[in-house]
Amino acid sequence: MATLKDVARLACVDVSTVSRALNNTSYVHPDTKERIYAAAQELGYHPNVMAQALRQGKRHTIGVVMPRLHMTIFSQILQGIEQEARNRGYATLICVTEDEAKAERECLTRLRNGFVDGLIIAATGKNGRVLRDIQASGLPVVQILREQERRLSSVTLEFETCGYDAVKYLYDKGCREIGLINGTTSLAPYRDRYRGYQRALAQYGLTEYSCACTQPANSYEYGYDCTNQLLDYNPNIDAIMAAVDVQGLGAIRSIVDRGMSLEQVKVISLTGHAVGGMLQTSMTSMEMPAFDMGKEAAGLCIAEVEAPAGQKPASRHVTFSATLAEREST
Amino acid sequence: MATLKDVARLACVDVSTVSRALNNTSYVHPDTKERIYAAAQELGYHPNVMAQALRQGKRHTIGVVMPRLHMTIFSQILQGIEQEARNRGYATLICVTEDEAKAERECLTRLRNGFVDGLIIAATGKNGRVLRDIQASGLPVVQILREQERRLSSVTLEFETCGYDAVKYLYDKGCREIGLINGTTSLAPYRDRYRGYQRALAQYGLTEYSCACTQPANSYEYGYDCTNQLLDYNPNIDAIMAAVDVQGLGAIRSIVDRGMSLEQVKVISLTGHAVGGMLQTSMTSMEMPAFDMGKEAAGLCIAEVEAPAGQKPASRHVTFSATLAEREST
DNA sequence: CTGAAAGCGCTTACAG
DNA sequence: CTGAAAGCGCTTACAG
Repeated sequence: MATLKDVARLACVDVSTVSRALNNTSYVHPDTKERIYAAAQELGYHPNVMAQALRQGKRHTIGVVMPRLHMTIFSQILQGIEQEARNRGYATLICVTEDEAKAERECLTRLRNGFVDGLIIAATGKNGRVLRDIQASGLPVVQILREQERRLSSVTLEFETCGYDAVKYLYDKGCREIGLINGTTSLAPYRDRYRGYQRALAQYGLTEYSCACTQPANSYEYGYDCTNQLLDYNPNIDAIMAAVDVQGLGAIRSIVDRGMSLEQVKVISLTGHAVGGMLQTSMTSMEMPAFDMGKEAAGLCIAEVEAPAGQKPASRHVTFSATLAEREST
Repeated sequence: MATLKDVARLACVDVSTVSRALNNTSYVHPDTKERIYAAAQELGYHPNVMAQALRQGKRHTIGVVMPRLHMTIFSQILQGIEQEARNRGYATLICVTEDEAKAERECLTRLRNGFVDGLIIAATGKNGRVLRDIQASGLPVVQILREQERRLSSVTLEFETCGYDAVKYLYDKGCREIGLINGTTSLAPYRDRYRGYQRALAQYGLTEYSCACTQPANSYEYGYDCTNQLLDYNPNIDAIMAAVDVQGLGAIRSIVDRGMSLEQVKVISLTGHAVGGMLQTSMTSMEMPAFDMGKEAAGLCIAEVEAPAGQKPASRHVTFSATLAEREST
């Protein structure tokens, strides 16, 4: 790889002049400039980003930490982050934790060591202290989807409203025995959806039928098993709310396997991301603007990164709303 | 952030000694070592990776360039890459191109500028020259899934066999009018699947019914539209082969919308990745070991990165096989 | 066993 | 308008 020095030698000027010419950072005589451009061209010169980064104290890279990507909303969020970051001149580093505290801690330790300028995370909730430390050390942290630490910026969804609205919607459709498939309430989204569900039940005088666990709940199998459990417990259940899409797929399958129809038991997903509309019987869902949320998170993160050293902005919290996409399963 | 110098000052030794102690790179007196560790601990010292990278000429980062992530096999491959890379001490940088040549070129230009030690790419096929340039400049490039350049290493699937085997399987099931939904044959996977399909048709004396295009074909809508087209053209089609899962979802939906059943028109996906098993009527597919392919690609890439300067290994080509997962749609 | 020095490739005041 | 010099934070021969 050609370096600045090589270009300088070929163009018969000092490296500093080359740097200025190439970066347009101060006036350089047109003739000199031309010679420099030609030399750079000839040598196929590309500046070494590491050296720039070291010198300028900025890496122009943000780190993203997520539990998983495949078949989840996170892959879409990541695409949003990546696009926005790239448009603004930043690269995106990705780490996958499988929601394990240990893996997450490892990722965080590595990322804070000068790898990135800022961090976007959908955390396990088990490394809160590390996250606060990182933020305190000057590396901005933005929480996506899961707002576990109020002191850190976040981009989230109105999960409580989501849960509430889904019940209301189903109630208006005539459902009176509404089951909820959820995940661990130690994570904000599950907790808030649950609260919204309960608030609506109270208001309509309905009984709670819910299924939660502390295990990884983000799966088809979990949705399938929970639905079986709910229907075993109360065969009159006439609607199932699934926290995420894959659980909804499991619920639909369970209903079909039991020889029932989706007319008898309606299904709605509380965080839709595209798959709902692609099914044999398409699934109603509260659709989440995942891509835009990713872009927003990247924007917030970069804004904090680029804020002048003295005046780091206070943490900001952006909340998006889900929109009901009514389909055939309800 | 504390630097080496800070630690050195606190421990009353030279920075070089601190470096040696912390990296265990030469003998340091136990007492000194202890003082250094204590100082590093107290200051919360973390080495600056950029400086290390600049000095050592290695970034310990690999770049990944993919067309998209959401609802595709690529998100799973990426997870495989990321896990293997992390286990081996590498970070993973991700770029999404949406299969646009221009976006891809931008990504490549940035990545080659010292951002990464090696590259894994599922290319558009339109920047072959740039890729060869990059490889020639000393940055290893590994192609994943799409082997567009024979001179670059690759990790792929036996797509030809996939296409052939699917026809054979359907033929044995009694199907005689087999349609194929494919994508642009300028990409190796589509081309090879098509060849396998044709080879089998020739062998069994069947007629070709195929749908291909140069537009982005990787979608539900495309699968839906193609199926309609195929069935309009020949209502006796009794099986549809879809290149990818989302096309298969579209095919199923089209069949259902036409008031037909999956008994009449069987559906198989040629690159399954989990979703097939989660459906109301589960979809048969040739399942691809995506996660392992990702790990393999990361392994190949890192091996090339770490090969001694003089003896860069020749390009390697690893081919995986798909396994038939028989489900209800056939 | 440890220090002093050079250097990775760049940028940026400071002179002139 | 351009050069010489310092320095980002580290590692690594070279002495001693």
